[in-house]
Amino acid sequence: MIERFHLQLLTAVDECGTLTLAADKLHLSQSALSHSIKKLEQQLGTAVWEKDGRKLRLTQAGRQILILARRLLPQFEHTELILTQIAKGQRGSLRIGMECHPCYQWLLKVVSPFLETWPGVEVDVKQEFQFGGMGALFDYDIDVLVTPDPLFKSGVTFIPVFDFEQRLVVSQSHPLARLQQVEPKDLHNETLITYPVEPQRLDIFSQFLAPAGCTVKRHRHIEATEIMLQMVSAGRGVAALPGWLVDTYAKSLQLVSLRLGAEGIMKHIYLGMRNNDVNIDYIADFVRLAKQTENQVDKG
Amino acid sequence: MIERFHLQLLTAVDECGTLTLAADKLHLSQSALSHSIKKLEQQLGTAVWEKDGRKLRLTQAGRQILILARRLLPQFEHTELILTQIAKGQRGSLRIGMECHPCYQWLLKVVSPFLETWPGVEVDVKQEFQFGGMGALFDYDIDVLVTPDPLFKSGVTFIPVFDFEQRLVVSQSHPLARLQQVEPKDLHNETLITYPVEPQRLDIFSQFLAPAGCTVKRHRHIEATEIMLQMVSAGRGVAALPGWLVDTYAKSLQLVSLRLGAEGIMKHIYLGMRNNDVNIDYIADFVRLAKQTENQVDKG
DNA sequence: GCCAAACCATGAAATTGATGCATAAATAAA
DNA sequence: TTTATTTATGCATCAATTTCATGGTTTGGC
Repeated sequence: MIERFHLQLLTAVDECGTLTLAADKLHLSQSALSHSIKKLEQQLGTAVWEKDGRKLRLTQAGRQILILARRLLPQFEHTELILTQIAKGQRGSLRIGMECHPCYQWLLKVVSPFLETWPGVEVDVKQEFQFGGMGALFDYDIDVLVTPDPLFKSGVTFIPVFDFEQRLVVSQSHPLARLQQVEPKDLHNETLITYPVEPQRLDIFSQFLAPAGCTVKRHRHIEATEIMLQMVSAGRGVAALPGWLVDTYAKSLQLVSLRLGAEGIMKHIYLGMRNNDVNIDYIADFVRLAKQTENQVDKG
Repeated sequence: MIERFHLQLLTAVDECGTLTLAADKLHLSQSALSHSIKKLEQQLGTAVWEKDGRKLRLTQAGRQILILARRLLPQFEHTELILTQIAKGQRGSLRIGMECHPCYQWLLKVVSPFLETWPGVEVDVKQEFQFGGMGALFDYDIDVLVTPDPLFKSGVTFIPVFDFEQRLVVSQSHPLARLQQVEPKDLHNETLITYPVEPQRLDIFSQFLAPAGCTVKRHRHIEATEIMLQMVSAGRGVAALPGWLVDTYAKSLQLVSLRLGAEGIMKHIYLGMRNNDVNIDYIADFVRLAKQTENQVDKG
């Protein structure tokens, strides 16, 4: 069996020229090397060096091993380098699951500085989960879950990173635009545009319309946030979105946002992760960055 | 330090699913594996598996090692395969040095069957030597020397493989063509065509003309055997070449060959090799094949 | 041609390290 | 709960590697 040590032995002897020098290089005695060589040659059933006096010349077999060494040793070393980076928490993978459609814009603000500080970490974002965000977390399909609905089960940790108000977005020219806040019945004759998810997962249904026993005239699904806002701007409907998100588009699209009910719908975004991962450097830093962006978004 | 064993360990566990089964596969106790893993993880400073109950899930680090294993293990095995072939004498390199210009035709007859029996052996032919054929043999530039001039020094073995008569070739229409044999003075007015080597290495000079104190009218050098014979055929000169070689061209080029002197010049081709290499299977077989072709050439 | 220096080989002793056994602990299934 | 399966660990043992001490060879300078 050719071992990694043998590859190192061959290269050391090739570089040093003599066994004695190679022994120094490998921090071994000359005797140890001599024994190793003898054993290796016995195992292989063929000589590795042709020993002409004190000169060493690689045999055909020896050359084969040296070729192998030249190819494999750097790969060993490269992997070991990666491993030390992993051990130091400088390298890994961060698969982010999103259970909050409009948060994508916010996420970009977090990921951007993260990528700069952690060049060794591979970042991926997933939005579809067969068994929900929690399932994906448990199944190791994702490492961090961005969600407004934390489930405080054992094994996972949820950390609030971002608070916002869910507001109704309407066009400036919309009849409701003059109000400070809307009530459920005000939407009676409106077209409501939402992301294509089940109504019970939409706060405007579960926390606003449903409790009041109200409905809307029509309910449309749109996937992309920008298109949704364009539609609202064109007076084709109203939508419920985070206040900060509306703010960034308010001027350009001539939009207005209104409080939903007297109290408003207050939301919190949480980052969920497996307990085991909480202390991984780059994951902790991701949480830190996520908390930081809250202020930036508020001002922006 | 990641060792080859660790690569095997990772793959075995990956294939078997559990440590216990992997231990069986590696012909080790479950305990030994458990110890090995613990030590490896300590050395690396990072876990290789995430042990969730009795389930094993590779960590980021573990995946890196497994990737390495998948790439390196086959290369180890491939080299070991080659090494066993070398050990069995089925593989190697056979660099043939030629110190006998006209023997090239003969060599082809030897090499051809050799290549079929020894697909693992790389054959190369060299004709130029800085320090002569013997030097090339000693310097490991060649493995076998084809020469009519053996030097029985210690360290090398010369084996005669092929006897032939060096004869004078003339055109059928040449005045000398009617003779059975020529004497040195007969060449007094001839143009002699030879390979471009020093005259003392040419038998027709050293063994025929020089002892008799004779010369030729003109001496021309030509590298290629076929062209040389074409020239002779065209009556542009005479040449000294092996009888069997002339025979193969005699009809097509209308050539005649004559004995040089009463006794003729008898030559022997030897194969020289380093003593160490004599017992290598494919080299011994090369010698065997070389001896065999003698008969074929005689008849042909 | 001799001598000193450098190098490699070898045997025996010592140390290191890996392995297996026995068993405990943990987990999954029944 | 019980039972079966799997992993972890302490300890004794055994094997293998290393070193030490030494002897034999080769090389190069004088």
